[in-house]
Amino acid sequence: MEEWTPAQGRGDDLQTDDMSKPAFSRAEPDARRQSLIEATARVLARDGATGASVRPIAVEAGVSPGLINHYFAGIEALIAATYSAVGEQVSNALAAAVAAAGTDPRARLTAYVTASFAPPIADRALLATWIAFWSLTGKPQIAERHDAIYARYREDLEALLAECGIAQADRRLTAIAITALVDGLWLELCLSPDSFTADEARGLAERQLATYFDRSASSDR
Amino acid sequence: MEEWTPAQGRGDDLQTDDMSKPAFSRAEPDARRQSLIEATARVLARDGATGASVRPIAVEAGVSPGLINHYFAGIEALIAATYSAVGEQVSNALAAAVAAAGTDPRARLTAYVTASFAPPIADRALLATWIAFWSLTGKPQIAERHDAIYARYREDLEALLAECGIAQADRRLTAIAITALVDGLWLELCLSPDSFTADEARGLAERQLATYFDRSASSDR
DNA sequence: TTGCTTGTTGTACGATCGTATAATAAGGAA
DNA sequence: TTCCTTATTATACGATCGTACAACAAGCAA
Repeated sequence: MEEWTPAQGRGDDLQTDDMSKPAFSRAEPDARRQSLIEATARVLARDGATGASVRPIAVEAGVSPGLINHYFAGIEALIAATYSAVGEQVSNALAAAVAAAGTDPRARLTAYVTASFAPPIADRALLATWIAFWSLTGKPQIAERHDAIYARYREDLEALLAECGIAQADRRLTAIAITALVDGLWLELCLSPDSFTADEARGLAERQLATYFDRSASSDR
Repeated sequence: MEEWTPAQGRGDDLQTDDMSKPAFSRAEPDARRQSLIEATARVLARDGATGASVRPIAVEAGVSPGLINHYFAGIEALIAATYSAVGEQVSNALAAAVAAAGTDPRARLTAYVTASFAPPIADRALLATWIAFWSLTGKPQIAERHDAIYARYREDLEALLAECGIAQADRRLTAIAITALVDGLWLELCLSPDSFTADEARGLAERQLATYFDRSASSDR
């Protein structure tokens, strides 16, 4: 079933210096998996969804193409794992921005939306990564991860809203609205950065937040 | 340069009935181009970005693969043309919803956002189409079309805001905010329809619109 | 009818895709 | 040291990608 050429030693034309150096090194399974995920994220950011195939990822990770199938069930499983990893990374970046804002609830909420329009979150490369994931949400396995990641975002946001004194009954929909506005601004800001600035996006989000707190006259609607 | 097999007649095993029926028919160039664009839109909606390749599109259009390169500079040009076509289609659907709402400016604005969360606009297949375009915005040719389409959306929306009496100085940013919120809700609604309903999305958008009109106490922000 | 133009087809081609697998060698166990 | 496990490599394979182009034929002009 297989044609196997004479084997030819490997590395006999490049790297002719000597044979004392190991040709490759084994890695801790978890570490190797992690480095493959990171390489995938870099390739997705650099080349987008269409460029994230087995061979370029293997080159980026400095391993042979076959190794990917040794650690993951297939390229799709690797991309799914990368989805979760990047999603968590974004969550952590937002959490760090909130933590850096101190203890005032309102300031923490502002920090959350502000961080969404600054690097490393508002970044063309990160958008490319996200689009690659979205283009796979037809597969249930990927759709599941999306739901989990977004549920986490909304949970975090609901917690911030709770700190600010938003009634529990309003938190869910308020979080959905804020997430939608921020995502919509973020998306368009990444897609065509010339149509408005990050500062304008921040201002718009902030103004919307304000309507949830200064509602002295909007109770009739 | 080319290996050309004996030619073999074509259609000698299938379609053996007789030879009186034309094997294909010529089409008006514009009509053919249009049908290729429509076939591309259908394939994008059905199979997403990864499935929109030359052969499936040709099958969907009922022509041979080679014909695509006869009418378009390449598959990418065809997809770009489809982007413009779908974008205009959405614009028209929104305009129709606005027109159907009558003459009251406020009702027309509501109709605009309401239509965004109903078929045929809020549709998983249309999202797949859009994602396919977004994944190509690295190419300047596609990015241009995106900018043109979104500028058109915002123009339309600004016109509706003008009817409602929003000051000219506020229209641009208000249109950006509404577009972002609607797009964000639309996106998440298509990606995971279980996290909230179309009715809830409508309600959230409507509530945001209200803040632009009932602003008796928010002038200090 | 005959001839011509050109829309259309069918296929070749090289590149690249994801996956499978035999051979190789790293590195700890004995 | 020697052996053994298995991580890793290097390829083969079939499918599919976008494009190129020679042959065919539809439909109009004459």
